Parts: sequence; C-alpha cells; structure tokens
Amino acid sequence: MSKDKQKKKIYKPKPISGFPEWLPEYRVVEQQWMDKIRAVFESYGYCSIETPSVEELEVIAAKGEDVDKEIYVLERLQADSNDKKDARLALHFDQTVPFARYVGQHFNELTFPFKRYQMQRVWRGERPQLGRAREFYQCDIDVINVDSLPIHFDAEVAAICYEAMDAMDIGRVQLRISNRKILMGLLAHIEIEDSVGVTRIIDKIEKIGSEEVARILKDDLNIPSDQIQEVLTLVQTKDIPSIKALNDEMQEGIDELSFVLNNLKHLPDHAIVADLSIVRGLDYYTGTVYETRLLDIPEFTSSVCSGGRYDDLASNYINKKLPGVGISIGFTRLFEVLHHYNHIKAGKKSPADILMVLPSEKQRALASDTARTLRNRGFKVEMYHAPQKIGKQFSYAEKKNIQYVWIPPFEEGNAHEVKNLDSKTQTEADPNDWTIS
RNA sequence: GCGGCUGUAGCUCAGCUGGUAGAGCUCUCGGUUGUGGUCCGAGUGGUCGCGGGUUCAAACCCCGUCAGUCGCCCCA
Repeated sequence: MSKDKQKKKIYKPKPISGFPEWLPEYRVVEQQWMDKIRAVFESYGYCSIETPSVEELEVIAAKGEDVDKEIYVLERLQADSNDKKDARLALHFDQTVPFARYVGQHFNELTFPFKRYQMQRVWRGERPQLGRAREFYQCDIDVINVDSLPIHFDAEVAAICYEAMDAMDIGRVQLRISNRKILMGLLAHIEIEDSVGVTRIIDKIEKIGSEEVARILKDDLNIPSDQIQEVLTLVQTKDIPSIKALNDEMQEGIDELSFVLNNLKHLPDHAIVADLSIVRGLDYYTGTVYETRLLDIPEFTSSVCSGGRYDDLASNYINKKLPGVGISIGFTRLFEVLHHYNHIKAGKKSPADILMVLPSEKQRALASDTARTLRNRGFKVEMYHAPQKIGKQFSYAEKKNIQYVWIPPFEEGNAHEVKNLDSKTQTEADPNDWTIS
C-alpha cells in the first residue's frame, strides 16, 4: 500500500437543476403520498396503466408549436447516418397525449367508459423554478367514452382529486372550477375574433389585476372598452345562476357548471369554488376546467392540480369521437413546494422496526436466527453489519430512526432484551411472542 | 428563449480599501470493560465555478464563459 499523496480525480457531484431527488427520509413520504393517491383513485374503480417514457415525436408534437421547444428528443450518442429521420422518439411531456394514443391503439380491447389513472414522470425543457421542474411526476386520472360522456364525471374526477389531496395532509386545497363555454359563448356573442389571445390574458387576472388585464386587452388586442367591461364583469362573477346567457353556448356552460358544483356539495366549504377566470390557456379543453390552490401557502399561487374536459382528444388516432374529462395532480410540484415551505415532516431514514445487535462474530448465527424469526412474524429487521462496540450499534439505530434495538443474549442461557429508543425502556423479550406495544 | 441577482469545505456562510483561506453544522475517531440523542476533545475535508487579463502579488479588480437562482414566456 503506497501512501502516495496524489489524489484521485473526483468529479464533483452537483444536482441537475430541474431534476429533483430526495433523501431517504423524504423519499419515504413521497412514496406514502403516492400510495394514498393510488388508493383513492382505485377506490373509485379507476385502473392503472403505464405508457412508455417515449412516444414518436409526431404523436407528441401534434399539440402545437408552442410546446415544441419543451420537448426532449431521444437520440443515440452515435447515430448511424442512415437512421430513419421520421421515427424519432421523444420523451412525453404530459400523460394525456400518450393516453389518447393508447386508447386509439387499444380501442377494441378496452371497456368504455374507460377509467384509468397514470402516475409517471414527464419531461419538459423549461427554465426551472420553485415548483417547476424539468422532470416531474404527474398523477393523471381520466375517463373517456365513445360518442358522449355524462357530465357527472366532471364532478367525479374533481371529487376524487380533492379526496386524494386531502388524504395527503397538505393543508387545505381549493379546486377552482369553470366552464369554458361560458366565456367563449360571450366572446362569440360580442364577436371577438381572437378568443385565444383574450383568454390567455384573462388567465392572468389574479396575478396582475383586472385593471392591468383591461389595459392589455385594450392596448395590445384593440378590444373596445365596453366589451372589455363585459368580459371582466362576467369573469369576476361568483354567482353562476345569476349569469344571463346570451346564446346557447353560454347557457350550456352555465348549466354544466351548475350541475358540477351541485354534485360537489358534499365537500367542505373551502374545497370547491366557481371561478370564471380559469380558462386554462389555449388547450384542447372544451368545457369544464379546473385549477387548484394551496390555501395554506398563499405565497405560492400556481395550480397544483389542473385539468378539464375535452371533446375528442383521440380523433388524431382513431376515427371515432372519444370525449373525456380528466385532472392531473402535479405531484412533484406539490411535494417541492410543501417541502420548500417546511410543511413536510421528514419520515424515517430506515423502514426497519428493529435493529438486531451483533454482539460478536460468535453470536452471528443466533442474531441472524432471531432476526429471521422476527421477520417471519412481520417485523422489519435490520442486522447490524459488524460486531462493533454496542454504543456504536445503538447510535447507528438512533441515526437511522430505528425505534427498537434487539439485544440477543451475550451468553448462553440469558434472555433476549429489547430497548425502545423513544421511551428509553429496556425489557426482556422472546422473539416468538414479542410485540410492539 | 429573454432580463435582474449570485457562484469560497458535503450544508449555511464570513473573508475590511488586492498580501497565496476561516467559522458553525455535518462526517470520522476518542472520552476503557454490554447501551443511543446531550456534553467535551481531536481529525478529515477547499484547483475560492472555469478560462483569460491587469498587478511584484487576485477569492477580492477587468473581460469572457459556464452554472445556479429569481422574474418573463408557458405550464403540473
């Protein structure tokens, strides 16, 4: 062994911005949350599917040029010069598009209405910020049907997502619900052409205020003042039944939204609110739209759970009309934001219930047998890795948040003992009938 | 992709108007014989983001570059 001073070249590890990872004590919480979401989704009979991380670029890019710049494409480091260009693969940037493709592809094998959930990572090449990553988990739940889909599903998916978030102990959340037909109906009635442009500005009303919205609509889009007033008045109305429909589209939107709200009456008061300023950009949404706020973290104003209804998302892939409605829980966003504001209590660093002390090499077989007995009885038991000083073994248990330290007899004929590190009590114990008290 | 701010130990940071690096926490070991969190002691750990320039001398000044971060666009 030479004592050379020359150091090994170390590549200094650093986090990759936008690609979050967690220490064990937070990862365990992340998994618990996912389990809870899954349990709630399944309690309503939604099944799980998983699609590949990649889709053909053509499938993904179908959504429009605006998202193009956010798409990561997959490429081998040394691509052959004769690789086909038209079969490029790209990482999916949401789960709705892959879902639509999936339904189109497996149409004949699925039972409709098809209700599924999907909890996977998605990738977007954006500038990362708090609550905005480049690789993140979404928990999508959608229902899709042939020809038409009953409106009560619009209420059901909202109720499911509320229940799922409520199960995670993340404080109060509020779903804000709107129906695009109401605003679009008005815009059509007053003959505003650029509905996409208008809705995009309206979407910012809470962030920049109604005066600023009015100014932009006037200065940038040349909308007449009286029309702006009409739009702003509508968008700030909280009392849906009081709205006067100016055409069929508006009436339809009002009816649908009222129905959805009525079907969510069983939820707590703060949980659901109508908000006509929610329009969700220029998406494929055609009716109900949702956003969700964390009421206990007012500093964070972005939505943590959004979605809506779409008329025929899969029409690109199959010659059928397949309307659907769905919501996506922004899992990583939720987790990151709550972690940032210290709303997440760290979990245990180890899943083990018990640390089995290894008194000496001679007692390894005994310790190992005892551990096996306890495992067979359902306990999670970690064997200490070396016959080191007992103090060291205790401090290891302490550091890993393992509550019980099991001490096998140091000498034959003596009793086993267990110490509870929380209560500091130590008692004799039999591995065949000991229980956590 | 565009604009503001920031890059010193694993983490949080100090380092005065340029004189070749420090603290706290973490981590490792020790404070004797079979018992953890506290306390005490010691130790490991830094091409001062990277490259160039000015200077006798640069963590500090200048230029460039990269990265991070906040805001915008957009969105979960």
